[in-house]
Amino acid sequence: MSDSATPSLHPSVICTVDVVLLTLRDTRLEVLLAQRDRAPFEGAWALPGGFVHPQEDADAAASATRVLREKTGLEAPYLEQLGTYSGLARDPRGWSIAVVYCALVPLEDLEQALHRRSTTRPSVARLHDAANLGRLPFDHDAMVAGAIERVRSKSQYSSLPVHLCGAEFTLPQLQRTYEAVLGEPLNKVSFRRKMEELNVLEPVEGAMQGGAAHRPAQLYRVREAYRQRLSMLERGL
Amino acid sequence: MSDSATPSLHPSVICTVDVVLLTLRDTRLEVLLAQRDRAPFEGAWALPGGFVHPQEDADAAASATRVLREKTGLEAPYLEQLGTYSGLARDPRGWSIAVVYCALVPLEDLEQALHRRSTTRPSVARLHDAANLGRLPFDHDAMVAGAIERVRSKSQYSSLPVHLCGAEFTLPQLQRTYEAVLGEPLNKVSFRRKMEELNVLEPVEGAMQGGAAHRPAQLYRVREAYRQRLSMLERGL
DNA sequence: ATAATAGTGTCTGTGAGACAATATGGA
DNA sequence: TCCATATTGTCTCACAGACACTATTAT
Repeated sequence: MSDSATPSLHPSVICTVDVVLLTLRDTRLEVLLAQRDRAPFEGAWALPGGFVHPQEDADAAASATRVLREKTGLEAPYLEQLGTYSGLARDPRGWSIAVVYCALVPLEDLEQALHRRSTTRPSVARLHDAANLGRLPFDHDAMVAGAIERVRSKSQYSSLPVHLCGAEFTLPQLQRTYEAVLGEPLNKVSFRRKMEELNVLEPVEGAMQGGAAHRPAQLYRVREAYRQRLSMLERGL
Repeated sequence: MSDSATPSLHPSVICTVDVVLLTLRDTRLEVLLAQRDRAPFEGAWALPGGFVHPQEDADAAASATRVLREKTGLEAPYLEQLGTYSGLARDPRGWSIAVVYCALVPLEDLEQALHRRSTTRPSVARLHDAANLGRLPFDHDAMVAGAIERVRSKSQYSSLPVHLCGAEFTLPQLQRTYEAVLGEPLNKVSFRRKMEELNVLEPVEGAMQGGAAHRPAQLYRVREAYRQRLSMLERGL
C-alpha cells in the first residue's frame, strides 16, 4: 500500500472478472461459455467475463453478479470467489488481473433464464460438457479446472452440492448429485447419516412421487437459517 | 472480457497486493506489520503491501514477493494466495483491488533477515502478536483473520506447518507447532501416525540433543520431492 | 402379487485416541 | 541411579461402509 508512484500512473492494469458457472445435466458437469464478441479471441467460446465497472459495481463480486445477469438473466446464483489470475502473460492486451468466481446453479433455473433471454436478444451463452471443453482462450482452462477441483473438494465435507439441486429435492436425488460431482458412488447409509448430522436440510411435508412404480421419497429443502448463509461461508472446514 | 469500454477508460482501479506474513514465537502466532510511510493512514501499522508494478512484476505473486523482499529482505518464503478484496469502500483513494497473499516463515529466518536489513536502512517492519493487533487500517483485520483461518484449516489435513519450522526439526517440535497453530493439544501417537502416512518427512542421521537431560529426539527434514511442491499446492484435499 | 426404489437396523473392520511400557541421554 | 522426555506397543471406542430387512407405491 506504500509506493513511490500514484495510482493514476498505473493505468495499465486491466481489471476483469470471470465466472465459472457450473451446473449438472444428469450425471455430467457442464460449464457456461459465451461467444466472445470482440478481440482478442473474437468469436471464440470463453468464460463469461468483463471489465470491472467502478462506477457501477460495489466490488468485484458485484461485477461478477452483473456479468452473469447480463449474459444469462440469472439474478442471485450461489457465487464464491475462486481466486485471482494475474500477470503479463495471460492477456495479449497487457498486464491484467482477473478475479474469478464460481457459480453453482440448478440446470432448470439456468435454462429458464436463458430461454427468457433468448426471446429478446440473440443468445450468447451456452452450456458445454466440462469434460470436453477443448482449449479455451486466456487461462480459462486453468480457471475451469480450479473451479471443478474446488467444488469437488468442498463437496467432501459440506452441503455445497445442494446449490445444484432445485428448491426441493429428495435425498436420493441429492445423493446422485454428490456422486456426479465427486465422480464416485457413495454409501447410502453413510450419506444419509452425514446429511443428518450436517443438519442443513428439513423435510417438506408431502412426499414426491413422479408417478414411479415404487415407494415415494421424502422431499427436503435447505433450512431457512442456512439458505443465505451457505453463500457466505468461505471454506467451511 | 467483453465490454463496451476499453481498459484505458478504466484507469481508476487501484491494484495492490498485501501480504499476511505469519510466524510462530513459542506458542503464539505473530503477524508482520509495517509502519505506513504515506497517506492514507500515514504512520499507522498495517500489512506490508504496495502497488502492482506491471513493468517489473511477472504477476501478482511476484509483486508480493517483491514487497516482502523490500520490507524484510526475505528471498523465497512460502507464499500462497488467500483471496482478493475489492470495491469502493475499502480504500479512501477509490475503487481498489487488493490481492492478498499469506506467507509462512520460521521465526529465525525472519529475525535474521530483519536484523541484516536494519544495518542498512531504518527498520519499517515489526512482528505483532496476532491475538492483540488492535484495529488495522483498510480491511486488513479481515485479511489477517482470513489468513489465520486458512492456515488453521489446512493444518488439519496437510503438512503446512512445516513452513513455520526451520530446515531440520524433531517430531515433538513439529507437534508443538501444530498445536500452536490449531490452538489445541494433539494426541502424540495419532500425530506421529499422521506424519508417517503423509510421507513428507525423512529422518536426518544424527539425533538432536540441546543438552537436555533426557533421550534426544530424531531430527527430520522435508523430503526433497516435497520441498518445492508444497508451495505449489492449492488446497491439497 | 410383483417390481422397484425408499428408508432403517445391524454387523464389522478401520482408524484415532487413551494408556502404558520401553528407550536413552544427562545430572 | 534417577529424571525427563522420546518412541513404540496395545487396547478400546467411535464411525464409515457392507449387508440386509422392512416400507410403500404403481402396475
